[in-house]
Amino acid sequence: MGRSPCCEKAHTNKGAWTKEEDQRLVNYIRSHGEGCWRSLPKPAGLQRCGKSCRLRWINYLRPDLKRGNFTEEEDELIIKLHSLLGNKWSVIAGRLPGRTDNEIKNYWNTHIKRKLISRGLDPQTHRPLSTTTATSTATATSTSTATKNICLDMRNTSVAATPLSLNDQNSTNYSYSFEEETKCSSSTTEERHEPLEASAAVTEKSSGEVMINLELSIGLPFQAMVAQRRPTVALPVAATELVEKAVCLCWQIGSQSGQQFCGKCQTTNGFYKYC
DNA sequence: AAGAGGTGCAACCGCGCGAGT
DNA sequence: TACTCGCGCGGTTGCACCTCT
Repeated sequence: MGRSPCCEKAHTNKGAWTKEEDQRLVNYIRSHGEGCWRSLPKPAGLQRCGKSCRLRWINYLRPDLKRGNFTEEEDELIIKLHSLLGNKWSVIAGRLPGRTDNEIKNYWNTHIKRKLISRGLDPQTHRPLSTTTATSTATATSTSTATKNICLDMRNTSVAATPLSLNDQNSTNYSYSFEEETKCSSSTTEERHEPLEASAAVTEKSSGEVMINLELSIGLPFQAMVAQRRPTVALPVAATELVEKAVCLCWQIGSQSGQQFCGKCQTTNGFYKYC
């Protein structure tokens, strides 16, 4: 099916934003709030595509943005989150207050990739470069080499205060430990203030078998759930469940043997289940 | 000093998704 | 069911700036 253009391109500016355009956008959002981006440019007096306005606001003009260099702690957090989530920049950004997905994505491509390579790690797989090819082959043929239960606690917005503990024991076996393994409980009143909760736990089998278990619990705040039409992480969960309660989703990637699911969950199929 | 090549980052593009009709 | 609409995401591009020779 076709898709109509998001704006009338013949009458829209492109390229770098001027200070005047920035000011108009900021003034408009200050007085009207973030609303329908498509219809924003005209009343704001901007000859810009709505998408362009949204991008400019989110990535550059938002008042809560943290400018400046990434700290070493942020570096490490990004690396660890990327090892767990992959290129889910928006999810990673949600874990770094004041940072945008675009900023993190750029930072990853320009700095962290090189950093990992210099450590002898593949930036995509986070495995040693020398074994990346062999590991990929093994994964493709469903033979496992490691077992993980991944637990990410997304409730805190402060990096320093995060309960998430991802301790790289070494760079080759990808073993992590977590201070609070089970975070799959349903949301509480307090948790409503938090945008995203995810919990994970990591364990490792001595058999050398590859299995990755992820346990994510998403507890969207009420207001965010109303404003946000879909969860930050796309999960096979009915929208009504998201609205009514926090959802704990456990799923497994890799070998189906030696499963380690959250004890509160009911298996729905071989890969994931809810609780 | 100047040109070439590398780097960093803002902005754009195309697509998927959910909601609405 | 088929289609449109709007939002948001990840990948890519373009250009200003920097470094090297």
